[in-house]
Amino acid sequence: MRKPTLMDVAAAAGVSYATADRVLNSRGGVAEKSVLRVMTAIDQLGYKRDVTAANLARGRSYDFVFLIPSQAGAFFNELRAAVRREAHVRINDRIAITLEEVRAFDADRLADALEACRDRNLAGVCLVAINSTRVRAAVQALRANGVVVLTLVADTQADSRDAYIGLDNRAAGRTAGRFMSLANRDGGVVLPIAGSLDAVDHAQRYTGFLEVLPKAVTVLPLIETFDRSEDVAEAVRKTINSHPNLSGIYSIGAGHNGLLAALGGISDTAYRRPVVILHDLVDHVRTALNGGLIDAVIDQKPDDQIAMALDAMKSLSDGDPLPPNFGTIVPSLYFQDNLPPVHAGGPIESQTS
Amino acid sequence: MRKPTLMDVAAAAGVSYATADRVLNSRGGVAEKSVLRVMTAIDQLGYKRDVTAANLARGRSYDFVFLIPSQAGAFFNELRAAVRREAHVRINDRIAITLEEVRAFDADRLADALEACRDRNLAGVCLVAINSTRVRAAVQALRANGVVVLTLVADTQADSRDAYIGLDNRAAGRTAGRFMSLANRDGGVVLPIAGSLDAVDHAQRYTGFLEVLPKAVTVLPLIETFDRSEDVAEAVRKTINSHPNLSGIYSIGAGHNGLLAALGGISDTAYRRPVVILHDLVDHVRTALNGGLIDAVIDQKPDDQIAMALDAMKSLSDGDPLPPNFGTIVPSLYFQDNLPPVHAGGPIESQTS
DNA sequence: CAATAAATGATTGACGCCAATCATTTTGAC
DNA sequence: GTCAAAATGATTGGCGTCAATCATTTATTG
Repeated sequence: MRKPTLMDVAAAAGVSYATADRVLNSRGGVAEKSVLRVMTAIDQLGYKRDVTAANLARGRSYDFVFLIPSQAGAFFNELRAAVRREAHVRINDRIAITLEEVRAFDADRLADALEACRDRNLAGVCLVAINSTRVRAAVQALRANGVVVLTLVADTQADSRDAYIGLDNRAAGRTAGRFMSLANRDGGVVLPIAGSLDAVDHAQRYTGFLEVLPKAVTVLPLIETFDRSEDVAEAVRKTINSHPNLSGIYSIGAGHNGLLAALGGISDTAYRRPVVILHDLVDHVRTALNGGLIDAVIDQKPDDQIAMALDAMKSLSDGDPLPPNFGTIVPSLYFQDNLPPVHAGGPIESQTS
Repeated sequence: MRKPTLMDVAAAAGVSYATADRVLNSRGGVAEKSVLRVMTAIDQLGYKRDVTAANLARGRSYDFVFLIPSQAGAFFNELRAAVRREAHVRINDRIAITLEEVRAFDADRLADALEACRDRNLAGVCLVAINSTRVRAAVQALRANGVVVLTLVADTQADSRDAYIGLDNRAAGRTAGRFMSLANRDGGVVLPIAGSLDAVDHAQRYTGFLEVLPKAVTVLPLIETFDRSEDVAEAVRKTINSHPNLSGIYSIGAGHNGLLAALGGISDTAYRRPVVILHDLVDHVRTALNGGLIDAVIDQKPDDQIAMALDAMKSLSDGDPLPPNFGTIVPSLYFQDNLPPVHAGGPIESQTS
């Protein structure tokens, strides 16, 4: 049996195609009882609107914009790359994606960019949020205009956007903590390094980390780096010297250059370096992992996040609800042996099938 | 500027729509120079066929069959559940999926099922392969009929199917080995348990495992279980008794009931159980992980495999090539803290699609 | 019951493409 | 230059839906 069409529904309901259409698209002007009969026929036949045909008829195309910070570290480079990849794939689905870079940590620039989206007749906007009055207002304005707004990686207030997609940071911290526990079953001394505990995500990771560690493991005072890699390198070196029994390092934030430099600079071959776990599988982290400089990486799967964001924006602008607890990214744990393949370079060219 | 249509291409090439169509769909009977002009126009305008419109016009629907073993353990239950989930999702994309269960380890039944696919006008078949002459012949017959045939989880000869999708077992073994090394940094005694080394996948995992372990870790002789859970339980108990310093267990195969029973049966609270890592995140494994009975799980992501299989079957039956080294599933590593959400207990209806 | 409003039916031209038919023009061979 | 073969043009009726128009039937109201 072929998929039922709206014609079949109309026939089954004993009404005309026009009426069935009026019900399906809630155009109004239909008697109560007719609505009911059509509804019944719809789920009796298991009718599902053929979305592709519908989009064809409407000439509808989804216009989405991604606002991603520029010069904000390797992770955001990955994120942008993921957007570009998806942009190339989804043109087949009538989805047009624009990637715009916004200067990092600049709430006003972000608000500007959002406001500039107003009159572009977009279906959805996806941004890495910064909390500021102007940003929130701009988001509200867009949504009032019927634009779906998603936050990615960093959230705003829960009620001011349609959905948030991002890493479960506490779970990430716990995963790191679990790993550290297993690598220090007989106890040990562990050094946590974070960008700044003022950053919510870092704080949450830190919390999760501590939750899981057993008492047998001593946690040294947290080093806050504020993204100054030289200082980090220095601090790590000092800790290694003062704690020759240091058995673990958890780098909570981004910006691992300082840490990696310090680790790479160890010349004493007799020294057994601490177990190291850090975040985000970017290029130089991959290299460090393969080179045995570090042991494990927790990744937040930027590709998945972009894919989820697109699915969500499409669903929401079609008026479909999101599944419950959508948007939570579960951290992935990688060793050098289960690294996902690097993405084939470059946008796959025209395939004139 | 709107997406160019075939009309635009025809106009740009200075030919009629009919000719452009003949070129696009290679219907033949077009002069060399016209072909060239159309081709030029196509990539000059960046024309891309609107696949959804094309499918609509063709009334094309993809009919796929999955042949999955029944009563072959919890993992295959997961795999079947994943098929059912995808079946519900993909009806929107004109993809009709039929799931058929085949008695496990029975090559002739599998061959029967494959042969029964001959006259069903299918677009693709996906099977968990068993190596036998009849099976290979049946696969060949299908492919000769233009049916795409994929192997899943277990492969046949590489040249007898269109693609294979399955776990990189060596990488999985290495991941387990890496984990074991990190959890036994000061050396230790580790017990590997496998179903049977005659199974290629188990052998590969074992190889990978041994590759990575340092000399400081002693590996006890492998226990082969042949899926007899009572024997496994007994063997594990015995090993624990004879090796009070046992610090790790790697269960290479499926069927963990024996192992879990033995672990659960330990009453000596002073005893520090070995670190345990095993395969496949099925329900009772999840429970064991959450209960702290085991430490880590390597998963082969059945959902991803099914999704990949569908994408591949669709691409191949559209005549598109697969990306290079497609089909390799990288093992995922889970602790209790980064478990993926369980699937909403969806509608497991009958599907007489 | 007439007058009006409300509901329904019937039909149509897109949307972009497929697949087919038939007519017309161009080409090549002799 | 003739004639067949090859190439091209022109057109059509779908596919399933949208969005609109116009005609017709049924309810409502006073």
